[in-house]
Amino acid sequence: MREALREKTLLTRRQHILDAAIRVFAKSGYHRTTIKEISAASGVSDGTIYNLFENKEELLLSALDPLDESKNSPTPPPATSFADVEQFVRHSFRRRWETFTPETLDVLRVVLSEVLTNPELRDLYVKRAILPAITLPEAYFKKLVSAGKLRPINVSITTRAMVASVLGLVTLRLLGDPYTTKHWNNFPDQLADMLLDGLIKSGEQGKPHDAV
Amino acid sequence: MREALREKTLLTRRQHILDAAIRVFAKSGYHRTTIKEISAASGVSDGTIYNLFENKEELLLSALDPLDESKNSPTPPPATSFADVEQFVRHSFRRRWETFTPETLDVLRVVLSEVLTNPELRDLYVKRAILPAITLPEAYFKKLVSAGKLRPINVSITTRAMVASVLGLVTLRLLGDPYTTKHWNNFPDQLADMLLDGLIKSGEQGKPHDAV
Amino acid sequence: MREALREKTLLTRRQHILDAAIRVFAKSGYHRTTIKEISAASGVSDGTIYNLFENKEELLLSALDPLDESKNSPTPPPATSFADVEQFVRHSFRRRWETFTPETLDVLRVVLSEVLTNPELRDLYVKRAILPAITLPEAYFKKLVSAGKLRPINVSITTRAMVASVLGLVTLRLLGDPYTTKHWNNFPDQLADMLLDGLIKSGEQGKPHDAV
Amino acid sequence: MREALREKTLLTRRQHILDAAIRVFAKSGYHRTTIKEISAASGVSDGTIYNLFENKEELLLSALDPLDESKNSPTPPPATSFADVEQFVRHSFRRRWETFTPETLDVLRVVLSEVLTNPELRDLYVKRAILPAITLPEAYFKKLVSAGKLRPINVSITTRAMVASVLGLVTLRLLGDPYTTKHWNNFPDQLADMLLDGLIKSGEQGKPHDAV
DNA sequence: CATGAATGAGAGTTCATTCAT
DNA sequence: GATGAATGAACTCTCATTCAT
Repeated sequence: MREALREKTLLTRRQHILDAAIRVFAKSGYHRTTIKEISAASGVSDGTIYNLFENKEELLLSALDPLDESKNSPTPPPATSFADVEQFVRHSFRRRWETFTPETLDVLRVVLSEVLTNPELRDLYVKRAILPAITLPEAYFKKLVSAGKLRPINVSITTRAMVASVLGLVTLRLLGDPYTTKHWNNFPDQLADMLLDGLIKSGEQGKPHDAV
Repeated sequence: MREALREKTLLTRRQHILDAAIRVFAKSGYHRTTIKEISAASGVSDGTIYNLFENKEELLLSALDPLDESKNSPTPPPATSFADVEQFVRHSFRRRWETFTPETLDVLRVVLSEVLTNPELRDLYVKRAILPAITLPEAYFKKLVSAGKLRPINVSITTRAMVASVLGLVTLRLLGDPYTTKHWNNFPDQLADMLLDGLIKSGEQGKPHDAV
Repeated sequence: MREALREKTLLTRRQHILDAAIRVFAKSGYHRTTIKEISAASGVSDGTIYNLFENKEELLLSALDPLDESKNSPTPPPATSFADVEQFVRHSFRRRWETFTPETLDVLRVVLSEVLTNPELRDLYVKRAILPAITLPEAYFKKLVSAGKLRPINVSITTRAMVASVLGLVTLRLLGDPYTTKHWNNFPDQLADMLLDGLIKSGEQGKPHDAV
Repeated sequence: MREALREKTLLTRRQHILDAAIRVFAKSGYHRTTIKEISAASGVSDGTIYNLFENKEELLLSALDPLDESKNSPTPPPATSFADVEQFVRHSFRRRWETFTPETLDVLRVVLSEVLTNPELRDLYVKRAILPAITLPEAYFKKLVSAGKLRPINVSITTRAMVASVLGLVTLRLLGDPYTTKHWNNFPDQLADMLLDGLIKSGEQGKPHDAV
């Protein structure tokens, strides 16, 4: 009981410090952030941080947790539950967008920045966040193509293009593009429309879209 | 004459050092790279670097030059030169892909990494590389939509999605996704197909694609 | 209580380091002294010095404190307390000489050296040490002359000559003149005699002086 | 002939560089001045300076030359040429003041600053400038006292006080005391008066002095 | 267990000096 | 003989980490 309570406090403290660390990392970048700044932002002392984290890098690695797809969506809806492509695609984008809270965007800023030049973090991130995001739709599309319910598109490329467009839009937003930031919530549906219908859909005209 | 010669060797040496710096930055990241490593990689001494660059950060800022769209494509083909959307989109992706040499990818790795948490670099990068890449197709699409040659899509979102997919694919490649790396050269055409036709194009079936 | 204790040891450590710094500065000069030498002389590490002083220059500026006239002689005897000129002049020189401990001379060596080419230090030194040393006797002499108790000498010049002779004698001693060093303690009275009576005092002969 | 000409040009160049060096030293101090600044100020290249001077310190040592009493006043007027004390003292101060050109003051600023913490320069300066300035009047006063023409003052102390007051006044001026700078030319005579008559000269009143 | 002062390795940068041109 | 780019030792300062209190 006492043990459990302490454990809980410990976790709470850990998370509190980690939140502060991510905030400061997001503002100045991992390397430009000092332990002193993190301790100041979290209201504890330098030493306490080292009681809860092995070292500075562990703060960075721990920041990955909220991006971990396998943990966070433990039972993703089975691909078969979607009646058709449109429903799946639209649902995927919407679901993804729901994860983009300000806090996650902070994490993404830090992680994307470090992931490109830090092999250890890269492995973790690719394994936990990127590959799961590719594998699931890839398997679904393959099945649909096999069943003849979808044009014989290149499934791997298409899936990667989908994931890449999300990744790229997050990057555009983190780079401060005003339009992307302002109309952020319109993107999932518009992305779905574009991806499903293409630019030059023949036959029926698309539904009216927002004015630019 | 003598002056010109000196100027040339000076530029050459500068570029030589910068190339070495980018290589090392790409391997270990800007912050984990020391001036000593750069001087070793370029075969000059620490002091020489400081004769040619103000400080370490100027090496980073100078690395942006090859990404500068306004300088590097001084006379972009006028949008009006394209007979139709397909030609423009396909040409855009192909042209973009031609710029992705191993050296540019090194630069992009470093720049993307830093740009997320370094406001000074971010401003430069957005102004010189991102905004030009958005503005040109955006203007073209707007004109086409106005002329009724394109469905009334949301131009700003569509353009951003295009740019984002390129940005995201570069990121996927830099993260080491094997498929993306292996089939890198197939992406521009496939992206164009996907974007133009959509996933569920009605009517005629698309051309056969590579097997996955 | 605990807070006060910590504050005290903090000040003590600061002073300890400062003393060491002044010793080393006095031996090799400010610029030829490295932080490593100071840390070695004070028995702490480089980093500790930077915990207590902003940077190397703050060590120099802090060295000025013992020369600060306004702080160190909080209640200088009022000029009116002296019955006559002789008492005042003699008392002034004696009092000044009491401040010339070996430690103060170390400080003076460093400060005089730097003050000539370091505007920031110059301002501090002039404001805190030189001007107070001029203003006080200047005001006293003016009063005496006004009251007709002193010949109508040029007060400003006389005061400056007095201060200058002290400044110059300190310099002579710091330059290592053997006679000045050996007979240092005779100077205040002899200076007073000389200044009061002049070289060619008419009338009564002066008291016998030390042989040369 | 050719040889002599070259020699002359060489000396001229040397002096030109030295003048520039002293100017820059006086502005920023010896240690804060770089060879590059000197080469820029003198219009020659770094390398040329090293053709004419062994190293940076030799520039400093060479700066002493104009202060060298033995060289510069090769035949000082014999002490016996002065009929009385007053003439000698007054003449001494005036003669000294004539040497204080702006250039000499620049040199003095640099030399005084360095001399306090640089033993090599100190030896040179004391030997060439300070000791000669003490020895001459000391010998003269001794003779006068022996001959009974002067009160039995302490000659060594008095001489040092005289020299010290000059040294100190130069320092006051270099420290930027406005009064000292403004009335600089009044000091030699006033110093003489003060020294000769004392503050409380009995009998006849002194000549009227400048108002303060 | 929290604290925060002490640590010292290692970073970026400077600059006197050299020497090939 | 003049040049100024190259050099690299040495400097100041930072900051992740430790550990006595």
